[in-house]
This record gives sequence, structure tokens and C-alpha cells, in this order.
Amino acid sequence: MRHSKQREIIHSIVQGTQTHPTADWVYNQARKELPNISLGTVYRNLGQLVESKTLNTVNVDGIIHYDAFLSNHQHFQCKTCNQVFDIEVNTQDFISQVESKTKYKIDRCQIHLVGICEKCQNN
Amino acid sequence: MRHSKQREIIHSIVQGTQTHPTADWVYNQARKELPNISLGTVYRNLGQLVESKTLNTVNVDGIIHYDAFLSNHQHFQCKTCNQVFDIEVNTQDFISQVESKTKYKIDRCQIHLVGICEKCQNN
DNA sequence: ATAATAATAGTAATCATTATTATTATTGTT
DNA sequence: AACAATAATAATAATGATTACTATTATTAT
Repeated sequence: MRHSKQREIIHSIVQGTQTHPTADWVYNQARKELPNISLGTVYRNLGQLVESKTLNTVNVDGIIHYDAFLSNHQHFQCKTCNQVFDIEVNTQDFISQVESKTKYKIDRCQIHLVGICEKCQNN
Repeated sequence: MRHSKQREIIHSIVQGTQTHPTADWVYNQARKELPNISLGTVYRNLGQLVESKTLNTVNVDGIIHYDAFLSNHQHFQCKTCNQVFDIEVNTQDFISQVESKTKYKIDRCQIHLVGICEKCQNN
């Protein structure tokens, strides 16, 4: 993988937010620095960064969101404001429970919780 | 909601399979009985059946799959054969754990496990 | 039987994502 | 430093899943 200004900027944009951005959001941010950057370039680079395990993806209602927070964590989505929050939970017990009950070998566990966040409960 | 032959057939097709079918798969099955049925009709009816809590949806890699098995369960996807299997697990402990740690009110918990199924492990 | 209108088939439109392609930029080698 | 090889790019077209539109048909309460 060669170096490119575009990839550098795309990477730093995703790293600089907690909001689990979409490709389109990253594209709009990147254009502030590189007005001629192409949406295809954003998709390709995000894809490469996922490939090289620099970023993770989160699928929210069929749309890919990107996440620079790599440590094992899960997601909570508020159905009122639609924001996605990181939550840290232990899933190993859970995985072991399933592996012992079934004959499946599990190597990924994605948990998506939906509900109402603290802020929206008070509004 | 009025009665329609199309909805009746669509419903029975989803009920008659364990494979978590997509709209397109249901469409192709339905055409065997109603050759002129429209894909839009399939989408609209599947949507209505979800709305009326007759079916559930499972989002697999950005594509909506439908599921007539309503009781609380989760999904395991084999990364080799791509099949999605139902798994029954208790999530209440898990939800309580998160609710006590955070201030979120949780009303849905979707767990998507990825790994290798028994069959594919032996191939 | 009829009137009101929900549902349909057929088709066009939308939206996220991927593919194509000619041009540009990076990098290892003279 | 110039060069050759080729990865990466911008611009654009294509794809695939899903939704919207519309004139016609089917259902249902009266």
C-alpha cells in the first residue's frame, strides 16, 4: 500500500470522531481539505483501512458506518435520536455458552442494542 | 388491512422455510403460484407483515432477510456457507447488566454471531 | 349491486455502493 | 535527479436493493 494524502486525511477524520460516520459523512468532511476528492476514493480507502484492520465497520439499518475504536465493544442505538453509542461488555461468557451448546466455532460477536438513551429519556 | 391472495401466499412462503429468505427469494417462489406478481407487491406485503408483527427482519450484510420464527432468538452466520441459523439464548442477564451499568433503556437486543458451522468444519 | 378505497402490476426513481478508465502520484532503481 | 513500473486518483457509469408513482383491479361495508 503506497502512501496517499487522501488516505491520510480519511483516516484522521474517522479517528477524530466518536460518531461512527458513514462514507458520505467522511466524504463531506474530507472535501473541506481536498475539495476535489472523489466519493469513490473515500469508499476505496475506507475499505482498505478495514481490510488492514485499521478501522471496523458497523452496519446500522443496512448502512455501513466506520469506527476507529478497535477494542472489543458493542453498540447501542437510540431509537429516538438515532445516535450509536459504544458500550463495553464482556461477551466471552456468552460466546462460550453458545459454543458449548452448539457445535459452531464462533469468531465474531456483534451485539446491537436498541432503546432510548439517557438524554432522550429526559426529553 | 384487506385480504389479498398475494399476501396470503407471501406469508405462507416465509412461514414454510427456515432459511431467512430475502424479498427477491420470496418473489421467485411466489411467481410459481402467481406468475404476474410484482416485486413491489412482495416488498409492500413483507413490510406490512413486519409492521403487524407477523414477521421479523434480520439484516445480514446490509440485506433484509425475513423470519417467521417470532420467539426471542438470535442468529449465527457461517462465514463459509453463508447460511444463517437460529440460536436460542438468554439475553435478559446481558441486558440487565448493560442497563445497570449505563442509563440506557433497552428494548431490543440483536446478536449476530459469525463463525463456522458444524458441517463446514468437517469439510 | 354499488360506492369507497385498499391492493395490485408495471414501471420509474432513489440511494448506497462498486466498477471502469484515462490520468496523476508515489516509490524503488538506475 | 531522471525513469520506469504501477498504485492511487477523479470523474463518471453501472449495479443492486429498495421505495415511489400511477392507472387499473379487487375487496368489503352498506
